[in-house]
Amino acid sequence: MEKTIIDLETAAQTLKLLGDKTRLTIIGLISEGECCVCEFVEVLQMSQPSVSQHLRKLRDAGLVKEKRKGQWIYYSLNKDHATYPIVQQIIEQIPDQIEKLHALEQAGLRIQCDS
Amino acid sequence: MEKTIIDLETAAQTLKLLGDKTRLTIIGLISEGECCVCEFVEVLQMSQPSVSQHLRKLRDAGLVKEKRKGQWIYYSLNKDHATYPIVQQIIEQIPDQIEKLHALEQAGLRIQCDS
DNA sequence: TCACTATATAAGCATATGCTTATATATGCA
DNA sequence: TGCATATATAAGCATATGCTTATATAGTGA
Repeated sequence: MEKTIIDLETAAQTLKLLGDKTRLTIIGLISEGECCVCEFVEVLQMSQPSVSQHLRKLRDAGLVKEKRKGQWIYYSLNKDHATYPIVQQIIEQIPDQIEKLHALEQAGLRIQCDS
Repeated sequence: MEKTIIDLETAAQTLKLLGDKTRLTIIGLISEGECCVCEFVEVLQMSQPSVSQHLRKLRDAGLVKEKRKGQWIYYSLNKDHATYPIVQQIIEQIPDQIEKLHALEQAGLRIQCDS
């Protein structure tokens, strides 16, 4: 029950970022844990540069954070960010995206990056 | 405590619409009741066509509904729409926009359209 | 050091967006 | 009917957005 009030301009910018199917899916995918870029590429069925560009927007806005693990870079939600309450509420109202990762896993396609 | 799950594509489209400062303010303004177009024009300090175009997008998406009263057209939240739970959560997390209407009223500027 | 993998960035381009100005439509009233 | 007001729509234009292809950067392991 978050009652944080977020500056209208900041809120609009956040919603704009989430108002894109690709980015909203990304947020859904990391809602319960980090993912590396190659996983996004697989799940989203998009080119790697395109995915990277979306991730950059999310990172620049502070919505996600990255962590390098060797050759892979993992992205996760930035729960410390001012707009996290908004993000959290939205996640609760969209379908579970994590299933898509499971599906990938079962198809044996997940984790070229053996996390 | 809305637990409605909204289709990802629909959610993204809704968030995109709300991801604009003007439209988010409009939604905030009508969060507790209807407003007519001339009020939006005053509060937002924007041209009438520009306001109309934003209202049209919100209406086309079903987020708001309109009601004509004589020469004026009043807009209000469409609480029956599937995405209303999302809208509602967002309204709770942005600053009160209604004050802006009060300010206008006190400045004697409100209601050329004597509602 | 060299090749290979993972990721980021840059440049180019087509489409989307949001404003402006001009005009159309609808209502109210003399 | 005719004019004023409120609102919508259309056309034009500048900027933003999201993709593509090409290339740069960084880590890994031989």
